[in-house]
Amino acid sequence: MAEHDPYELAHQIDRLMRRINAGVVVRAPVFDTERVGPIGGMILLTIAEVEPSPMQQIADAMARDKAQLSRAVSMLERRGLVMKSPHASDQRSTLLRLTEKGHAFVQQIRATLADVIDTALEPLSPAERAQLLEMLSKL
Amino acid sequence: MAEHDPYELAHQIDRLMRRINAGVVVRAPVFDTERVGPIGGMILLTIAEVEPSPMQQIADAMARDKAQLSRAVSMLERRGLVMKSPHASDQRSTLLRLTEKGHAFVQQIRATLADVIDTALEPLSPAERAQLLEMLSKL
DNA sequence: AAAATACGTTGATAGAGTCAACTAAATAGA
DNA sequence: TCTATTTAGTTGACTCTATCAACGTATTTT
Repeated sequence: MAEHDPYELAHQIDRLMRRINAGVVVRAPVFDTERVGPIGGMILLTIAEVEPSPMQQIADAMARDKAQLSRAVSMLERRGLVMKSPHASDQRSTLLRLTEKGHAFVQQIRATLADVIDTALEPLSPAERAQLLEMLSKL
Repeated sequence: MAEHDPYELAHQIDRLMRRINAGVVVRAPVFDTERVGPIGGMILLTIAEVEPSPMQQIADAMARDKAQLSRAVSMLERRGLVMKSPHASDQRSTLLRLTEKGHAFVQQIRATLADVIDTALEPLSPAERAQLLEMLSKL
């Protein structure tokens, strides 16, 4: 197979993502004690990386619509995982940050995700995994 | 950044997939003349690779629910892109294959997808792209 | 022959994603 | 400065994607 069709790459990435997602969903009853769902989890992870930051920035970082984010954040706020605070110099903007409970929950998500991804990447050597991550980071 | 957190990988893959998808959606008015949508396109690509084969096999290959596939295939059939034929030795099963029109349409999809992915992978050298595909194929 | 399993269809429903309209605030331009 | 434009976030309405359960039919197992 000296074949390097680009759509083959799309297909493989799609499959990988779906398997990771499926792995997370399977484990959800155990770790998703707050019932935030896959999207809620991704949002919490993203906030954890860049907090405190405005909603628009989170939406951009996740390549998702601000409307979707707005609703998801309301849900996370109701569950006591996320806090909103006013932006010092821009009153249109709202800064998002995790609560203590939110931070604790993010640790659960990370542990689960690490487990799922390690399983999915089993066929790759540690060196290859590092390389894969590096390449993806370039994109 | 000597950091290799697995969830970072999930995040990067997610972003890449979403950008590819967005690129395809942007170009849809030009090339998706049959209005099959992103899923319809992926299904056609998959059928093209393995035709003729039963629906369950396509569903497995795409890691998608057979119910979803059943409905999507009906839509593709109505548009004259996919044909169903009986399986010789198993009467529960239905073999899927592309029509002539389906094959022609798949060429359009491939061209568009190749274009989008080439753009998305621009930061990588050809060698790196080949390597990326190879690693993903292992998974 | 009966029980268990597998293929595909359909119904029902939940979740994700998108678009347009709107309020309020900030910024750019005349 | 005053107006016009742009931006942040919220909400409503809608479509598409995804999942589960139930069903009819066919196949395989025991």
